Amino acid sequence: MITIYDIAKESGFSASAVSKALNGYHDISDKSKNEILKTAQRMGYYPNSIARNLITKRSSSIGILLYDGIGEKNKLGLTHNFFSEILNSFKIEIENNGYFITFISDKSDENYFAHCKSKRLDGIFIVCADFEKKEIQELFGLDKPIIAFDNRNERISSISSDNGEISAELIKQIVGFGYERIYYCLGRESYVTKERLNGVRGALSQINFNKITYINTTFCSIDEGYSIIERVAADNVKRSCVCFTDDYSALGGLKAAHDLRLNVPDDIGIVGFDGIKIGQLLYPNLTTVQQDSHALGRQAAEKLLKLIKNPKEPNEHIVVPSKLLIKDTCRKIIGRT
Amino acid sequence: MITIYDIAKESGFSASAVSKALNGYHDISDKSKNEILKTAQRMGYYPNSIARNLITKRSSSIGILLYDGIGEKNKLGLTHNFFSEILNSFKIEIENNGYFITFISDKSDENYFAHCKSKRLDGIFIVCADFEKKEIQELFGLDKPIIAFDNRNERISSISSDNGEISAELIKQIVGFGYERIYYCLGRESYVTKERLNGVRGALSQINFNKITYINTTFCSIDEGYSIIERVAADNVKRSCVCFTDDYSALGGLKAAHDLRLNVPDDIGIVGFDGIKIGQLLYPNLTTVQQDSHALGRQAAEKLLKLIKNPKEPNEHIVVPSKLLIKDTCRKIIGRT
DNA sequence: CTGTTAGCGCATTCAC
DNA sequence: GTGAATGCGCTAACAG
Repeated sequence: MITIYDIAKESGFSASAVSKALNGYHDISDKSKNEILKTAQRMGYYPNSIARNLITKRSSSIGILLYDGIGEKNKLGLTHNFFSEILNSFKIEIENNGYFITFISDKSDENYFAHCKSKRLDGIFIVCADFEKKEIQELFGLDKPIIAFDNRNERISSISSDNGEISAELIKQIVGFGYERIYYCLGRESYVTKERLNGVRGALSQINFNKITYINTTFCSIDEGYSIIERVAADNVKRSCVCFTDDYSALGGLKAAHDLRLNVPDDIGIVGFDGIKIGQLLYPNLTTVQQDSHALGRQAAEKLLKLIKNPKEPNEHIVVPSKLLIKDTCRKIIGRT
Repeated sequence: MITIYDIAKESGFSASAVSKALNGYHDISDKSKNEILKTAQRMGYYPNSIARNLITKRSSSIGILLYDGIGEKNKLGLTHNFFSEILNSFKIEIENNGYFITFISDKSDENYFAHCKSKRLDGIFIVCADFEKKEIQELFGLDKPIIAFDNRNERISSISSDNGEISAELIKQIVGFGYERIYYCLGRESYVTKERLNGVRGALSQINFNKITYINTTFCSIDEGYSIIERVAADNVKRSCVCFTDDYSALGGLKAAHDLRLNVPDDIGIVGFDGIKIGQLLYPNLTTVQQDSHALGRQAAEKLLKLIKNPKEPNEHIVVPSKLLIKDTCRKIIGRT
């Protein structure tokens, strides 16, 4: 392994001169600089970023926290297309700014906190996690910039879609379509769940509609969506609309509706959340809330980079607009009484 | 930041004793060890993995090379569910073994090679890349273990599905179903494309069938699949089957078939490749080749870990069995002449 | 079993 | 402009 000392010896300069040349410092003559760079090139030198990190106390690495989910069935972590898309945009933006992406794990060190400390990560993006857990909240005590998706906390920055507003808009639409009962799925206790619920309640009281049944769900799984529709179908209701917490469970529900030969969308409406591309690919197209995964990832990266570069940058909650995608699985009910 | 020297001073031991205690070495008494660990805990010590990496010359980090794709439209990188699923399994296995996942970027250092050198990565998993590119082949010259998905090269280890065998099996099935012409999409020039083509040709000559048209494609995109079906439909053929390079383009093709009111699967059969879960979620279910993404990721991790831990471990090409998923978009043609 | 010593490769004072 | 010296935090020899 070639070091700056090897280059120094070979080129006749000192190690510090080499270091200066390599890092583009100004207090070195162009002539010496070029000479040094040329020998570095010739000798096949690659800087040791570990040694550099040790002395600069920065790693140029951003930690990603992406919960893997319990077992194979739950669509969390990388296998959930929505989170993947956010992460993909985030990754591109981060890398274009000269930083690196690394996953935070709680397997090697005792926990996430220890891992972040140990690796001297420059910043953290929490894409998907159970924010109610002590292990996650503990992270907020790190002295490093953190931005979290779908959470809100004074101690860190955060980003999410306009869950409340869009949920209110959705409810009004559904009722306007002629549905007479709404089954509304609530995810785990969380910031997002609360926001959506607030939006829903606001809309309900505004339009004076109260035929709503709340269903508590756990994870975003196809299977869970399937069984929810089975349960709803057992009520033998007509003109009902089921709002799922995400597109995967909605697609699971759609599959159940198909298997049970339910009439979608007239007897039963199905609405997703997230707007993953695949929902628009096959028929019927999924009616859903389209979150702007690209903007979410990119803006999360931009904010985190600001926080890293400027210690005075304040924490902030960023809201990204989403939009309703009214397609085939929930739309104006036609005909039939 | 607490260091081992702080702990040493506080506990009255030497720094090396602290280091030994912290790393679970044997040449230290249990009594001293416990005492040291207790004060470390009390002082809120977190090891500096950077300093450790500097001296051990290992990073415990595995680099992931996952090509982002060109622009938003192409389903590559993290947004492609199939690659995400492989990476997810890989990640779980790697982390359970005390290693970390980090993405390789060609943005900060001049190129991938420089990045790997600079970061002192312990191993590399190439999930998705253009292996024809010099920049990728250059990586094979690293003195670090590498495993690549869907490529084969003497200098590294690799893993892929049984592309040739399954493609042969697929062709025989399609002809057996009664299709009279096959449109077979070929991806970019690559190991996989060659393997599949070999399998196809073998099958064709075996069953003495030659009504096949090859279509050259570029990337796995929904749009490309769509336009392929448009082109095929222009031929106004019946009883034709189109084999796509992956499920995304197949789903795009299926959408086109729907829009053009083509009769799937009787007039036109559509076959994907990969077996992403979403293909089985909506109707019609996609007929496809199901690659075992879980096994691919896990076995890639296992092999890479072996290569890292044992320098004598030989490079190897691992083949993971896949299977045909005969569903709705291509199956036995019934009725009609 | 324990402590002393010497670096890992680099960036950064501070003299010159 | 340049080079010698110092130390980031840690592990690994070695000597006791």
